[in-house]
Amino acid sequence: MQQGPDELSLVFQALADPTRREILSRLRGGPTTVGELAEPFAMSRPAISQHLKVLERAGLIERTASAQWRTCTLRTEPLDEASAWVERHRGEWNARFDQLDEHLRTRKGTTDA
Amino acid sequence: MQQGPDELSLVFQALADPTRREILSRLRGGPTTVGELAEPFAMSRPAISQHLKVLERAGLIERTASAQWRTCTLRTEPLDEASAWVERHRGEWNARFDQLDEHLRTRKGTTDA
DNA sequence: GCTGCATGTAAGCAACTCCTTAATTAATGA
DNA sequence: TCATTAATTAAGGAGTTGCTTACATGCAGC
Repeated sequence: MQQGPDELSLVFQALADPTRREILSRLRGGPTTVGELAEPFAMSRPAISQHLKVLERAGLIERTASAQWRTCTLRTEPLDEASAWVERHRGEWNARFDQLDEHLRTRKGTTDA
Repeated sequence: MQQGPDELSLVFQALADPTRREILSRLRGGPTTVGELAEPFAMSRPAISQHLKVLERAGLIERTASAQWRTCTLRTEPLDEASAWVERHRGEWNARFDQLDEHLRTRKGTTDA
């Protein structure tokens, strides 16, 4: 009984690849089929399929089937948590909100890691 | 002639591990020795050393030696780029600034991925 | 039904990740 | 000098990633 990585790790890991980031960037233009998405990449279709699976596992895209096309849609919710983590760790805010942050964290019993 | 992963990928990859995120969180309290850093983890010292190497490679920490101690210091600059990428891809801003963004991107000739 | 198109799954492979234990380096202090 | 302390390096193993090619699935139109 082994549990997989936590949600935040899945998101960061999904973002840790230029191809996947480019896919997400392209999806900002609106829902897109896998074929359109794969077209600009010098990479086989199955490779793109696998990248999409990683993005889907992280909750960053949604795939809906209609006829023989799979339409991919960007889902930005998981980025909120990622953004919150990054913002909490950068710049001048840290020193100022460190104590409050710590307080809230221990109150909620989360690990913050 | 193979080039390593780009800077942004290194940062996201470094963040894609709970142990490393926890290390960064702990470093917000100020510079810390490897020993102090390793103490709360159920993991061998070499494992921590290797995590620190990943963080260093991503530019997220700096290690300075004094006597037999290595002091680790948080460096937040790489998070700025990560933050910029995430913010550009989330929320309502996307639709509004998509065109401008695309315009700037193509003008500068960057890939944005 | 069969054919073609869009996509996914399977299997395989090199490279990498994340951990381990054992050995090594380097500084401290009696 | 020698033992102790702090940390890294080395070697190795189980599992994962990121690609490949080959095969399978599933829908559309004839």
